Amino acid sequence: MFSLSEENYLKAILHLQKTSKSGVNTNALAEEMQTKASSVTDMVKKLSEKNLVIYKKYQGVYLSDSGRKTALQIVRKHRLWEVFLVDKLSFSWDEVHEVAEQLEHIKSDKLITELDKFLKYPKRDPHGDPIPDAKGDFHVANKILLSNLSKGEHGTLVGVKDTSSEFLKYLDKNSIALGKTIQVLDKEEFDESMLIQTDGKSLRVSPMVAVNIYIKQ
Amino acid sequence: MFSLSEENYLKAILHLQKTSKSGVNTNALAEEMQTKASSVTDMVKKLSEKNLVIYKKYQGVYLSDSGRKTALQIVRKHRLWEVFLVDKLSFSWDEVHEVAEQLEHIKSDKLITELDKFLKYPKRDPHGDPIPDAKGDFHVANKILLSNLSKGEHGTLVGVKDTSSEFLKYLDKNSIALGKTIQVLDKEEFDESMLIQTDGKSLRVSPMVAVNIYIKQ
DNA sequence: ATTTATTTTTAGACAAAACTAAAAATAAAA
DNA sequence: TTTTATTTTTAGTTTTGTCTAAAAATAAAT
Repeated sequence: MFSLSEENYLKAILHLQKTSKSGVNTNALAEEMQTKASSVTDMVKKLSEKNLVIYKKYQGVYLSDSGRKTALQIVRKHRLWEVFLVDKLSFSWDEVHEVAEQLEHIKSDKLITELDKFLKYPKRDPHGDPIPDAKGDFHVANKILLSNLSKGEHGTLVGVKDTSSEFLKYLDKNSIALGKTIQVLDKEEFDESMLIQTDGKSLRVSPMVAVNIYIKQ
Repeated sequence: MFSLSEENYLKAILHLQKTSKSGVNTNALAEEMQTKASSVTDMVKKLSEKNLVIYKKYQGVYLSDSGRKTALQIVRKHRLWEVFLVDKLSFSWDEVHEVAEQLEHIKSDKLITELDKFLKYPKRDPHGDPIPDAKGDFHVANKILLSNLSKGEHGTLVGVKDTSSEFLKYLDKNSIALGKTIQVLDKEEFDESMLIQTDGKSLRVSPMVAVNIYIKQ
């Protein structure tokens, strides 16, 4: 169907599209794909010819309906494999990314249907991100950033923005985990740092931490 | 580490090496890889430079120790994934090959270690073929072909030579399965066909079937 | 032992996906 | 509104793995 490279570009465009109202620009895509702008232009042209993206020179690129559908299926596969790795093969949430990046490109409808069934149709991956269904639909939670909570407020940790191994290990070390309740005991005006309580312990976190944790109130 | 293509060549050489005492010749490898002899020569040179094979012009190719080790790890991965597909995702034994061909190239030591554990360290794949361990060692059964049994003899079905979907479906249809006991009720001198009994039923099979079933007495 | 046939290798080309360097278009600044 | 800076595209290469066609080596046959 589509090449490894094409699939990765579609996924990257989907990702960047979420954070920009206008089209995804070449340099941003080059940065995301760890490649050069000229390579991006070449690939975007190819995707455009296959009607996976809408592209006008110098105007950035948008996913077409069929491109979005394809990209969402790759995301679906990625997240299902992440659940598999954590739930069945005892990977921790900071170890799954690289492997899922490979597994997401395996081509077999039956495989993904059966995997979904085997995992009992999970709705979210180990980082709290929603798993699109076979049609590409998924549930968007009305989550907010921990940094937006005020003193005294509380909520449940439903996701993380930064999924880097370093950040996830920091959370593990401090017993901050998905599903846990977080209470804001205090907020320092000066540096925006917060004193939070979770899992029985209290802990001071910098804004760099607080802006990477999603809370549902 | 190695490219998809390199891995597939190593696997093909391992496969062909079993059935020929001398080196694997270019045309056989081209046939196995569904490519042209000239392409094979190119790739074999590359593998030779990486010390994965021993190659002298016009003399055929042999796996080196490191090439054999690499090839066996790919076979290990292929067969473990086959077990996963059949045992956990309810694939049937005639559906696993294509998907396992893709999964065998996923690169992650932890993945395969954990998968092996998850599957309870299986010794054989769904077709009865042995699964090499992490060192590349595996148990070779002293199996014989069904066609070599005489009238009155019996044994257990421990493997199949032909793993094509067509053959496996034929076996399924006639309740001939791995682990079942097979008894030779009669053998026709004229066409070498056999009357066998398995799973309570008796059935006449042609030599084409009998030479593709492995028996352990 | 030649001739003929087969197998294998070389030489040159191509497609995919990347690159560098330079040109063109757009955006920002004076 | 020019000039300057930035972004994007084009043009021409490179690498990997393939191909075709032709040459060279080996094997088979007369």
